[in-house]
Amino acid sequence: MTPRYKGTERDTARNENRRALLDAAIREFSQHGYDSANINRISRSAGFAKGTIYNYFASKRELMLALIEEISAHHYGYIARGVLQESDAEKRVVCFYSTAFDYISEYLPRGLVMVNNLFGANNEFKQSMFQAYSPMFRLVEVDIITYGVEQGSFRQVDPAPTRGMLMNIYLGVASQVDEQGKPWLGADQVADFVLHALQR
Amino acid sequence: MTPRYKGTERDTARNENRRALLDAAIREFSQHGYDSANINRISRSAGFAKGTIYNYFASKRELMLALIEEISAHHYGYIARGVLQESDAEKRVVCFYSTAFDYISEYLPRGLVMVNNLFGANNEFKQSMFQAYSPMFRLVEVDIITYGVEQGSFRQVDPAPTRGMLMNIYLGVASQVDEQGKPWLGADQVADFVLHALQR
Amino acid sequence: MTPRYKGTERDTARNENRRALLDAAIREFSQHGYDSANINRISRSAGFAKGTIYNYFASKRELMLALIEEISAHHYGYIARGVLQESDAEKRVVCFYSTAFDYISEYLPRGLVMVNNLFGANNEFKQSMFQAYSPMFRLVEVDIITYGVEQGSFRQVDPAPTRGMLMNIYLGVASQVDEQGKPWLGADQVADFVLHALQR
Amino acid sequence: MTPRYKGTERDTARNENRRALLDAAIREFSQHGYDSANINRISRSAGFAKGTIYNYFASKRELMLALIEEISAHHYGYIARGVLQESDAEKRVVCFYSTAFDYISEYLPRGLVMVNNLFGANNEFKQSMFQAYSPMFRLVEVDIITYGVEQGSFRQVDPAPTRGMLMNIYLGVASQVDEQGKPWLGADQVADFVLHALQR
DNA sequence: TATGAATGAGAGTTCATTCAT
DNA sequence: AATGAATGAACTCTCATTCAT
Repeated sequence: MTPRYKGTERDTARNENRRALLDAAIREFSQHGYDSANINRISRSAGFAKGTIYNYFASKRELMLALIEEISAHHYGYIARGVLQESDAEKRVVCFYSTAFDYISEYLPRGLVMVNNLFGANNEFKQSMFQAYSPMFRLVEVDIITYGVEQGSFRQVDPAPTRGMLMNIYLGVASQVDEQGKPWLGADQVADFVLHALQR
Repeated sequence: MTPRYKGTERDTARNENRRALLDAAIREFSQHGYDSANINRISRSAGFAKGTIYNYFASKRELMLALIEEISAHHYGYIARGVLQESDAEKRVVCFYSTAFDYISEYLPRGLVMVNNLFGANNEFKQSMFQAYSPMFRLVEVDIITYGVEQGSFRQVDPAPTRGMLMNIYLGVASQVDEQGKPWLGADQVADFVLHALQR
Repeated sequence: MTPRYKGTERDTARNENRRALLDAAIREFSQHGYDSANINRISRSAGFAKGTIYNYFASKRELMLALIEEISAHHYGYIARGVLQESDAEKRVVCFYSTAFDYISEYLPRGLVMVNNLFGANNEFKQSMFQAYSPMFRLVEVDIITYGVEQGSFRQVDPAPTRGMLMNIYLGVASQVDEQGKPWLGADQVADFVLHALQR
Repeated sequence: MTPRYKGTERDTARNENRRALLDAAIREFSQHGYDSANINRISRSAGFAKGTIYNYFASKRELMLALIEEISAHHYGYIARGVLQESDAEKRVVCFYSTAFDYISEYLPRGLVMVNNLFGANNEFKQSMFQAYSPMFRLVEVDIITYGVEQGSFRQVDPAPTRGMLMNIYLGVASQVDEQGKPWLGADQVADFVLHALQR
């Protein structure tokens, strides 16, 4: 009487719904910021009724925390693959900024939520961001900077603060894009600046 | 028909009150961000009844716009003097970051409001910030970068995007300070990085 | 994915609630006038929490506009039926005032809201009233005055201004009733006056 | 040392100030209605500071009560003189409406305040209006209707309700003027209607 | 699980009134 | 008498969250 795979089908549907809600949340949070975001609007925008979102996320705060996980993983996945394929440290820098800028162009709303949280007044979200972005930070620190220093491509720099510098340059540019997600300076210019700072 | 007391006395008091309200607003906005800030709390925190602040600022939004003017002028005044006293372009970079980091340490709440607005979701405030900070941007672009290029201290860089890079590095660091306003990397490290990028 | 209960049940309840809120609004507006009316009190007086009324009407203004529609339709429905059943123009005049005065006695709060809006300072509401009452105006102008002129019962009068006169006489009397809704002069006296003006 | 007429000069100035405040109040109340009127704006509009009006009127309510007295006396004075100069009852009717309509054209804001109070939700003001307008009512009742009946010009009508009818026709028309104070039907049309109702 | 009505705390804002100067 | 800053009650409206269906 009960079909076999009913459970997994249900899970699949649940995942799709959750996905739709997260997407709607990205749109809403990127446009309005966390405090002005309207959780009912998110639920409706995802195609559900007001209350439905509470079947997936316990509260507005939990929704944002889930979103932080989603964005950081998505962001990291987009960038890491290409960077690690390069064997040359300098090319990794170029690839990092090139891919990272592409990410902003392609997924601007996610980028805005990221930046808002990293530079916003909510310390819990800021902490969560740093936590969730630690793979990205490690990528820059270990797989780019330390890698380049050990390779002999870069001068002896302190990896941790230098990682901060590289990330800040990225985040700053990412936060100042036009409405199409186009930054006001090119990835190549940025990479050029950074390589000058690191080389020799 | 005309009041007896000196108009100047009243003006003085008014300026003091306005000052107290702005200070309270800086505290509130830096702790909670614009949307979660409570304008009644600001008024009380400045020692007034909740409605009093509306005798000085027409709305929460106008209060923030006034604050943006205040902060940008204050910030610029703090930094510009020292930078312009240096005649050497490289020393100007060092002085810029040194003074700028001091500013954050000394006036952390203002710095947080600045960063929140520059990287937040409110586009009107973001625009106002860029407008109000244009003297600071000009300082970096003209009086540091172009100055250094013409002096021969720096390589031929495109001043406008490079200014963006220098500012982003500052803003990023400024946004990641501990509760005492101490950044996690030193002004000298930052200046060193930037000078490497600019020199030769 | 679809709710179990019948949509009609929910719709029915919604209509009942809306009805209760409109009734409470009629009471509140008639007692205090629009500006002094308290929308939270309306919601509570209808048996709901203060915010609930906003699930039915977007704002105080929209509530009044909905009320204007409700009152005008209700008022017209009460009066028109009887008048049109009379085939004699003079009897239509008598019936009009008789029914109209009954309406005030029976539905005084609605009458007060009507008069307040027609003679109040709010031009938007005034315009809406004239719009909403246009069937009533047409009834008087076409089905009573023009009808009587064509029938030969009334002298040749200009229908439009005469309609205004007949309506003003009604509205003026309606606004000066005691607390039981009893006007200080009878429908027969009024009809007598008007018939004298129209006849011959 | 003290000049003789200082006291009266002061009184004169006080009267002028009071006059200016009443004029400003007429403008404000006619535009916004009592509840939405802003007493501070009235004071400023009269050329004074916010608080000054409280040296002349104890409260917003008292201001309106004073205004009711002012308007009713002014209105009566404007109309009564001409009417009483006519010796013929029918001419008195014509003169009444003619002068009364002129009054609205010339003093529209006063007319609006009058109408708002007579038909508004505030019973205290409504009572005060009826009280203050009793000379006007007496004029219509005694010096026009009863006069005409005794003269033989009018048929035997009940003076009190008939007075109500004549007044309501006036008030209704007065409340429906365009922005220049021009009513949508002429005094002659109205007088014609009324004379038909009264004659024979 | 989905729905959407109900809730009520809380926010920004207005403004009549007071009062020290 | 004139001023205008201060006050705080009161109001409209928002919205995260709950819950019966």
